[in-house]
Amino acid sequence: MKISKRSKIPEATITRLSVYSRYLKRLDKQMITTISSSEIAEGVGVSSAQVRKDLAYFGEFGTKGVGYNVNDLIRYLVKILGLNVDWNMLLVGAGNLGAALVTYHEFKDRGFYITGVFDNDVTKIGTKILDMEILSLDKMPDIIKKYNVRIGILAIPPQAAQAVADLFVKNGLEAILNFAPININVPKNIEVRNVDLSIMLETITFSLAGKK
Amino acid sequence: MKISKRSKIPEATITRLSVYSRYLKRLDKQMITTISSSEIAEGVGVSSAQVRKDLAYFGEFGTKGVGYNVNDLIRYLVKILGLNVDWNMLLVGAGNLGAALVTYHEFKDRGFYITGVFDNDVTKIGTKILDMEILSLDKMPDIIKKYNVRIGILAIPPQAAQAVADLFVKNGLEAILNFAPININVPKNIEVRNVDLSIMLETITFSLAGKK
DNA sequence: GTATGTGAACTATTTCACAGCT
DNA sequence: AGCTGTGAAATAGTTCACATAC
Repeated sequence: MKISKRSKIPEATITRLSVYSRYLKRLDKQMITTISSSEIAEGVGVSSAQVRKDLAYFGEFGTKGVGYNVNDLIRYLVKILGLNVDWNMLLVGAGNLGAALVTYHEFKDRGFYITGVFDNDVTKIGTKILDMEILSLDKMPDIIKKYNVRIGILAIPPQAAQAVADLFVKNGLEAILNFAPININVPKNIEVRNVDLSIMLETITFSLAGKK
Repeated sequence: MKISKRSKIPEATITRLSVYSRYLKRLDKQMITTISSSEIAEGVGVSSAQVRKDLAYFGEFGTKGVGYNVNDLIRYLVKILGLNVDWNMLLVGAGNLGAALVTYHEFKDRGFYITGVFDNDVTKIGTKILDMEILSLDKMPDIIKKYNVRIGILAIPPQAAQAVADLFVKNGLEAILNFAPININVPKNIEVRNVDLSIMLETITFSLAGKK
């Protein structure tokens, strides 16, 4: 089975593929070998047509009248998402959030590794989070080279975010996971994903304020 | 100026209103009093038509030929998002992520307060994160009543997530911010927002895998 | 002159429904 | 008989472009 060339895939489709893959891994552990689109749909909370459409962007992974082989489908999804290889990341910001990210088990389960932790606070440099020594920013090029890092994580206050983002770009990183609640400007070939917890809460309060 | 009744507002619009409001607060601190939709657009990285459309769902907040009054617009947005009142939340899961959330300053800045921290690990109960004592789950009804809590945060492993979500619902919470990487099933009148960091990374690796 | 507010046009995404394969 | 894969239809969301107000 070939994995087709990507034409124009909705971002939401990629998000769901990631959800499917994790759900399928759970099924795989329970020794379930075959599954239909409607069972996946049921398990992750989307429609079965959506599941089939999402998968069909990349190939014909199922068997008509039967469904999908769980193991095979996991392998296709892992390949599509680029998870057949490990990804080394570096983290700037050794505060509470940074510490939570370093110890976040789900990352390792999915093949994501934080291979460098940086901070510009001199009282932190040289101390450790788990076994990771906190480094000064000028060590960044060494770490990027040594571990072939392509992804940077920003877990710092908003005032400092743009400067560190610039540093990421200058050092050749290709993607940024940004936890700072500010819009960072980078060249358009750099992938940026913003994680903003206050925004998520505010979509909740908007809905709740509309109720009672 | 009246804030109009909500008809059918895209979720993405609410997300952007939240972004606008934070950007405007920054301008307000710099003593900027008037701003155009294109300046907002520039600052947050969307189109100016998008800004105007988003605002127009709720009322006519601007002046033709002039723009928007920063202060007034902040007040409208705060009201729309339900941030004119404080929101008390409770947190289940006193691990690293939980600790990061308790100490997350941005929450307080926006009027969100964690007024109870729970865990089912008996070695944690009675210890503290900052000044918050970690409580056993059976104290939940007391805290909800005492602080009029409507929002619960799940920062626990996926295996335990559904059971605690059920407990939230049983105790009358109306919204859940879920950090567990699993689909939780709740009645449809309960608002759920999922924060899944691995998924965000996987949309990045999908894009990067497509490159070199 | 300038910038909003908004229908209309356009683009994107989801759902429908069924032909085709097992 | 059952379930996929997919065009077509429906729905949702964004951008255009301009009349209107200051």
